[in-house]
Amino acid sequence: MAVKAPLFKIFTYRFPRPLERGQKVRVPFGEKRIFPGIVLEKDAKGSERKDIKSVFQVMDMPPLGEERIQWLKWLSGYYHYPLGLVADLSFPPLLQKKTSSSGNAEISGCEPEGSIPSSPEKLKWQRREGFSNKSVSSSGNKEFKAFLKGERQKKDETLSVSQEGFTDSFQKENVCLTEEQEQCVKSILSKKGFQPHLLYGVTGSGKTEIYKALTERFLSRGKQVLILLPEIFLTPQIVERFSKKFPDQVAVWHSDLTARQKTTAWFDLAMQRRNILIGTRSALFCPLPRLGLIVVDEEHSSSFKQETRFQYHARDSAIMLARFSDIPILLGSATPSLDSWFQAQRGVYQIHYLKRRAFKQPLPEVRVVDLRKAPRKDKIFWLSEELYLKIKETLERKKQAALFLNRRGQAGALMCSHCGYVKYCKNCDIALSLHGFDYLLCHYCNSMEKKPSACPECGKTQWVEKGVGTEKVEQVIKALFPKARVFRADRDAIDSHSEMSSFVQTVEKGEADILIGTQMLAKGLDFPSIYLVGLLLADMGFHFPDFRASEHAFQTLLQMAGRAGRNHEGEVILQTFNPDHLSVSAVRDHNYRAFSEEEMKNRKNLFYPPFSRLCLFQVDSLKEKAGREFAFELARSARKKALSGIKILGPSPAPLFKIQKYYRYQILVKAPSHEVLQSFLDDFPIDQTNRFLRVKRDRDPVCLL
DNA sequence: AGCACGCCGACT
DNA sequence: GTCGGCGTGCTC
Repeated sequence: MAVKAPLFKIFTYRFPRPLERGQKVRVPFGEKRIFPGIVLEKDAKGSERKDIKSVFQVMDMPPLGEERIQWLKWLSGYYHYPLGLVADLSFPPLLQKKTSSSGNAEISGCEPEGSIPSSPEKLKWQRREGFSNKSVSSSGNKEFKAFLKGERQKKDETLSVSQEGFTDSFQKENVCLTEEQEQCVKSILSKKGFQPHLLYGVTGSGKTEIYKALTERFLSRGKQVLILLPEIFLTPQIVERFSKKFPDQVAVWHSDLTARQKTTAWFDLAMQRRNILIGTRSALFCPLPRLGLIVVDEEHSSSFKQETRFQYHARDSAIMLARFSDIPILLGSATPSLDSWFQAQRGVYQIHYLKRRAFKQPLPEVRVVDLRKAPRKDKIFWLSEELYLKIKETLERKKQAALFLNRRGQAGALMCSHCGYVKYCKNCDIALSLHGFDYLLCHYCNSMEKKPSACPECGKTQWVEKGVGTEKVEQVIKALFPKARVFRADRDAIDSHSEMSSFVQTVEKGEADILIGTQMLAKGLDFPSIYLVGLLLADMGFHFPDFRASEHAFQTLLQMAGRAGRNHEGEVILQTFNPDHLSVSAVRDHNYRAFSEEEMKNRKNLFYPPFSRLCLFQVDSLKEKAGREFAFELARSARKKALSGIKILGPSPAPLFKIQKYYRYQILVKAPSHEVLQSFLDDFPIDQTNRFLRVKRDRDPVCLL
């Protein structure tokens, strides 16, 4: 039994009859507590002990399939996170049920309507043991049994029936709006069993159409489909398009759902009332008993990596789930991660190209404006005369423009014009950003303070704003184009589903002329009507001290540029101080290949992924000296244990040295292969926490800051 | 994670 | 003498 506790240990419990593997249970743990758990072995091998306790309750929900159990074990080992905590993510949250008699809340593992009950044997046992289970209704027993039965029958049926239906309907109707798309769908379907596919399609080439066509095929075979998106609230349009095409088949999953919504979705999928799950990374854990296909859209997105606690990568975990389930997985992107691209080049992933846009419209022309010498409008450093005129022209032609800038707020920092003093966050080693008229906000810990009227160093009251954010851009653009309808989309303006959907509606109804936003505006959103895209300061992000800085910059810029002219012609203006940067030229030429070839060389030379595997040891301490000393000691013992081929870098202070009061040191472990890294890590446990110090390991780190 | 147990300083 | 802060260790 894996118990939901931060322990790398398996526990043994007693039960009158054998339990199903993958069954959710509740067990007594410690003196006076009941913990959730999951059954891993039917027969207790460690049962020689005398102090074995009995299972407290078997929850009324279908057990996880064998492939899920194997997958959970793999996750626990790979990411070094307790199996009990990983496994618990696979079950719906326990609902607090009100019981009329006592008024006490009762915990229920049932469907909201209670349609999956206990088996009769269990009821008997519970009575004998003196436990009660009030949440049992008898009506659904049939359904659960029928479900188990039907599961077996259906398997044989669907294989023959839908195989036929599949070829049949394939000939009759056109799968998609183009030939390229059809080819792609065909070739994905032709391969049986586990196979990762990389769908590399330029923006606007209709990747979603392929997902839809494939989904239709798999549904007709009686299979379920899982679609992972980086952030669901940025992509209401995909959910909408699927719900329209597959009415009552789509369930949505993301972390903002209430417990009840999650439970409803969980059972809908478990009972196969719904067969499409669209969700963020956590949706990966929602069990789909007849999973036939996984789609990971925008596979390059770093949002798939969870950065707290259980630091799994949903894309990589999805590939492993597909392997354990022996099913295909499709990774889609207009700018594939170099990791996936590498696997495709080696032939490990099958690659599929969508080179043309769906409506044959050309890719937008990208004009690079060299900010080192370009004339400015009204001396505004981030607005070239050229971009200003283009915006003007776009408005005159009654078209939409979108301006991108990867910084929110008014300005990146506030500096005293007399002595150069800059206000820093008290918790973080970061300059505070100016928001609104007179607020200073830390973008790393969210602490806020009033803008001081006088400089605390020299007492003068003249401040200069350093750098520019979306708030400032909005003000200036509104002043320059007073008649235009201007809307801003960043985390300050939009932080809920309702705000997002009203924004989407405004744009779609054509009630907006100029959109200003951070990359939030570029991610996933599909506004066919945008004509002009302006990338205000493309350089942001080029010089991050992270080996993936160029890759991220390139992906973000190309994604933003791709917003232009999706259903018609479009134009992009890219303003930069580094016109010769690889990311800029590759975006200008829409040349992913040129970018990847050049960047791969860098990676190879520096022994970075995809040519090596990484694990980051992170030491966070409230006391700088204690943290540094611990980190040095850790690196020393790591070097002693290091296997051949393993390189250990550091310790060094993290690029963001102090965040939320913690001083941060890091040690980077590079290994030639996953296997070498794994055997080193298995033998080198480091995770620990006390009052001043947190030490953790991050497998396949995405952010090295 | 929690919760016990046990060791030491501070206090009614 | 007793309360309580927190470091350590355990949970079938």
